[in-house]
Amino acid sequence: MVVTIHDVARRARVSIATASRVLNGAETVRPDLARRVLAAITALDYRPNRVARRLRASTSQLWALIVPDFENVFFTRLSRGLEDVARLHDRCVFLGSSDDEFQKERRYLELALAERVGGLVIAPAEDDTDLSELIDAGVPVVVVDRPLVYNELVDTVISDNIAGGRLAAEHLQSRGYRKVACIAGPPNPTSSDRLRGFVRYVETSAPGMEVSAVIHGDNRFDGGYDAMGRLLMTAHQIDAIFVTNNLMTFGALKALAIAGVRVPSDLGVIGFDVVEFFQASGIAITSVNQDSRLMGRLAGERILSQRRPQSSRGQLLSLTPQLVVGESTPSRNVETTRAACQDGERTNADDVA
Amino acid sequence: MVVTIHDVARRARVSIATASRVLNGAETVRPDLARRVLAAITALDYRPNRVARRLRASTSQLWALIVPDFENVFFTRLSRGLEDVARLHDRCVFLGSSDDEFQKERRYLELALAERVGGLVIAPAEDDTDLSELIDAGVPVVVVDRPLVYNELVDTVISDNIAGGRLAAEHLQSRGYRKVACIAGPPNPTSSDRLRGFVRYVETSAPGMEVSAVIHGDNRFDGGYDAMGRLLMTAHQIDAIFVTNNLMTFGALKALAIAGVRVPSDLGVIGFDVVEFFQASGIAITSVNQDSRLMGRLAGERILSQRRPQSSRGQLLSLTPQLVVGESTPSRNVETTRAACQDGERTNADDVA
DNA sequence: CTGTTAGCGCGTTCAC
DNA sequence: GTGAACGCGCTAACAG
Repeated sequence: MVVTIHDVARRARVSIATASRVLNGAETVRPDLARRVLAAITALDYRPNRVARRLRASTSQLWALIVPDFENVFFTRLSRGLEDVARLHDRCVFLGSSDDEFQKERRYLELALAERVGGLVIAPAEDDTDLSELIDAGVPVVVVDRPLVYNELVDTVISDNIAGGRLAAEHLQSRGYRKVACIAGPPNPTSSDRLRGFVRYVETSAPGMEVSAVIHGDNRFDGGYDAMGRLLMTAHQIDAIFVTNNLMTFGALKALAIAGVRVPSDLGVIGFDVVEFFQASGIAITSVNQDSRLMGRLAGERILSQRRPQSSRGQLLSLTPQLVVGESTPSRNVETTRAACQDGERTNADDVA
Repeated sequence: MVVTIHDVARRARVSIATASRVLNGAETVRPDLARRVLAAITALDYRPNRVARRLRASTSQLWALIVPDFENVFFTRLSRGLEDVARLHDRCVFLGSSDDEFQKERRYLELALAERVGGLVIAPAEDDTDLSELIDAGVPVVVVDRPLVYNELVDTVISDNIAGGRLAAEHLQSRGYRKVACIAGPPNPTSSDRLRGFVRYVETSAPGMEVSAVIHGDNRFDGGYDAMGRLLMTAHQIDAIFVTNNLMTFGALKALAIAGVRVPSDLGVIGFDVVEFFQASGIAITSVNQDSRLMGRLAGERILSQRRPQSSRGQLLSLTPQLVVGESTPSRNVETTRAACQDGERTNADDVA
């Protein structure tokens, strides 16, 4: 029924060993025999059975990718990046969504083990997720998005979230905003770093600027919506807001729209990971963005390089996020021309360095 | 190093055959032996090698999912649905993005074959994609989103896109819109059906209503943007527009915003698959939506049921899309209260049945 | 340079 | 009811 290396060998009138050698590109085969084998391969339309191959040579061509939620565009792009390098090297990637649930994550880790995967990329649900079994089994492991507490034996690819927060603060400063607030995520390293980078810059390097309020949300749409609502109750003086996550940014915008606060004339807004196709309705939102596809690619390349005998593990790759300027943070400086034709609620800008 | 069924058997002082029987739930094992085997399994923390198992019993626990673009939320949700049922049945799913390119799709199909997958779910790049190799190899195949021309040997799970188009037309009619336009996608079955359902309803069942213009785009943001631009040049009389795809809906909205056309006061808008987290900035867009997660689940269940000896293939599952009413299509009828406070460009509603 | 042979880990006939 | 032995398809030793 299905054609095996045996059939190829017989048709080429060689042994299966020779056929195997040709398949694996060994140089030590007589050219005419090699040609016969290749002819048989195309004639029979033979494709090697990767399952058998994997069983034999424990090095697997199947990778696993475990993330909290593939519906989040950050992770889908990351997966595309990983897929890019996997395809180039003839690997395939199987997917697991953990929904940030310990149980599901565990389940997929066991599956990965049972499948004898040749590599694992994971955005761990907890910062102490136990990866030791995979690591002990010699599987290359790369942690993305969120660093692990114990990370000597894995490679890590993350964003410099502190720099991301600072970038947002710098931008708001340069555009002349003074009283700013922040809607941050839950107290995990990723969110905390973004907040910390933001606040630290304002406090140390932005004279005359001030973080009037910080509110925490759940990184989801509703969390941003609620946080913005609370913010509107308390701090009326702010002229700009930094939201540390894409979905919360939209929640906040929704709340602002309902409250009748206009962006950017009444309030400047800067978000995080607000990718282009979110920018469709309404004005383009200024945002600090991660290149998640690149992160996926780098993760894949780390997997590949870990295979090499005792290459250095424990490597940390930290990418710097990029500022993408939209229409939600126009300049508030008096020098600029654009500021003139906005509505009347604007105040004059303070002196800027 | 890694524990095999051999180790289990030795520790339980039985043969590997007995150990295997226990693992596979055979009834014909003496209880005390079975208990010893189970004890050994937990003691050694044994996990069966799925690779070896797959090689032996050709029935595979690995599925493949091939879609054009995993970044499209429609497909990510579909994949979550498939994953839901895969996890429940201890399968895993590997992913391939074809980018609608014939070559990439072909490549992933070969990979699926070489991996001896136990099932394939595919949104084919072409309507005549050749799946015969997989089918001949006995792999259950389910086609989603876009039907195949030759579909006797596969199951198909799609949306009733004609009904989706009709739904949009009915809604616009019931809200009192009269002169409507449509931005449709490229001339593939999915897009054509949505357009056809829309136009047909207007022409046959909506007296006084008229499709003033139809423009085709590329299903991407820019396509919607350009199409809306052209539409604004030509047809000034329309009071609502139907866009047959989510990304184009946003492109159109962007063009409208730039042109100073306000939604919904100047123009009603209804889209397709505009999911909730797109609804964040600006007003909520009325939309005809598919339940893509459900489609993924159904696809997975078809895979499972195809395994059963000579179950009926060629089955077609057609889901009806749902209307989600937002704020972009308020009623234009004089009877309603809301119509009163809109700006002056409105005309009085015609008589409605 | 080539062919024969031994497993990789598991499920499954066969005898017992 | 149980165990020994074979083979799934392939690669990597080893002889020749």
